[in-house]
Amino acid sequence: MAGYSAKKQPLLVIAGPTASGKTATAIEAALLLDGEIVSADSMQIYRGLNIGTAKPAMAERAAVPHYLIDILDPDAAYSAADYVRDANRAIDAIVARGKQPIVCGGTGLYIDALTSGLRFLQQENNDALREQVRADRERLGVEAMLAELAAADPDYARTLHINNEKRILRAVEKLRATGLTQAQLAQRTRAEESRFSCYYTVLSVERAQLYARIEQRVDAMLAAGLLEEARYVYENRARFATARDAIGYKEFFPYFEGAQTLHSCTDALKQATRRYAKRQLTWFRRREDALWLDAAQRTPQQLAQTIADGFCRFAQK
RNA sequence: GGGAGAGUUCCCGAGUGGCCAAAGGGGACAGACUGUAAAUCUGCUGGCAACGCCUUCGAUGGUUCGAAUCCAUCCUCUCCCA
Repeated sequence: MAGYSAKKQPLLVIAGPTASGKTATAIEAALLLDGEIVSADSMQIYRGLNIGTAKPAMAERAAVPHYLIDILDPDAAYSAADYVRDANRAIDAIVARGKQPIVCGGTGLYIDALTSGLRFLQQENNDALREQVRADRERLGVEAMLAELAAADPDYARTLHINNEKRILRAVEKLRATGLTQAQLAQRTRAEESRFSCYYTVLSVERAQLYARIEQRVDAMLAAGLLEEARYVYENRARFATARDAIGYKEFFPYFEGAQTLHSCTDALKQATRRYAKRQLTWFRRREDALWLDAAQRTPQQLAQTIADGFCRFAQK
């Protein structure tokens, strides 16, 4: 098998919390590696949400092709399964042109679903069933839903807290749709070995400094017109099911409603962003193959050089 | 200058003699995470050689078997009258 085995596609992953400098670093790395960038960001997929989602500027996107940015209108739904499908296609296209794919983003679930080769079962999703589960929950209560799950899949039920209604309902939905336990489902989803050989980097910045960067960035976003964008989301909040949850918009809703001052909403936004960054770090920390790089002391160019060197050595093995 | 009130653990804020290291909320920190994930949820938050001990409720000194809670003085703040 050695020497002949279908070699896995080397994939450079640049992850990290918000405001760690992923965008600039990925672009520099792409220039060094003759690469193109596949975004892994659950909110940048939406058109019209530019400032709040810190999308790469048009000039940056002109310098290096970016995929999976601006692919949907904000009223469209999207999911990890969609992402796995779209990102695989994007990578195929990049590879077909002889370029190096680089995955860059902060949505841990998307990155991990893609890189670990998850293949979600079609039958797991069923809108009619989802409605039914929701109706049952209204009628019977969450406890009953958890009990239903516990009867068929006690192991998984034990891991779900009664307050985590969203997860419980999804679990029941999956159970009814497939008749499989979570463990069985996980096994099937993971059945295929990943086609990628990942060089998984995480940009990290010391906490206090990261928080300072976040505050600065929020101020810059406001100066760039974030409020207008937020108003647009606010006015369309009924339709923008996912987009309205993005950090950077919902925090201003109380201001638009006259319930809070702009200043206090801005503070709330900074805080929400800090917490988000923290959650992202928690996510990446459990990734054992991740290579953590200190992004605070180096310019994007320097960082990209380090990453590119490491990646080249990695890919040659 | 006179009068009224307030100072509680990172913050706000309960607590008015023992069940108080002190409710509750916030923040911070830690964690979970397989089709909404920038979402959703959980834990934890004085110290320690820790089933017990030590330090804490503006400061100091008292009363009491025992105080965050009562008394005295002092300091700081708020409000009202001047």
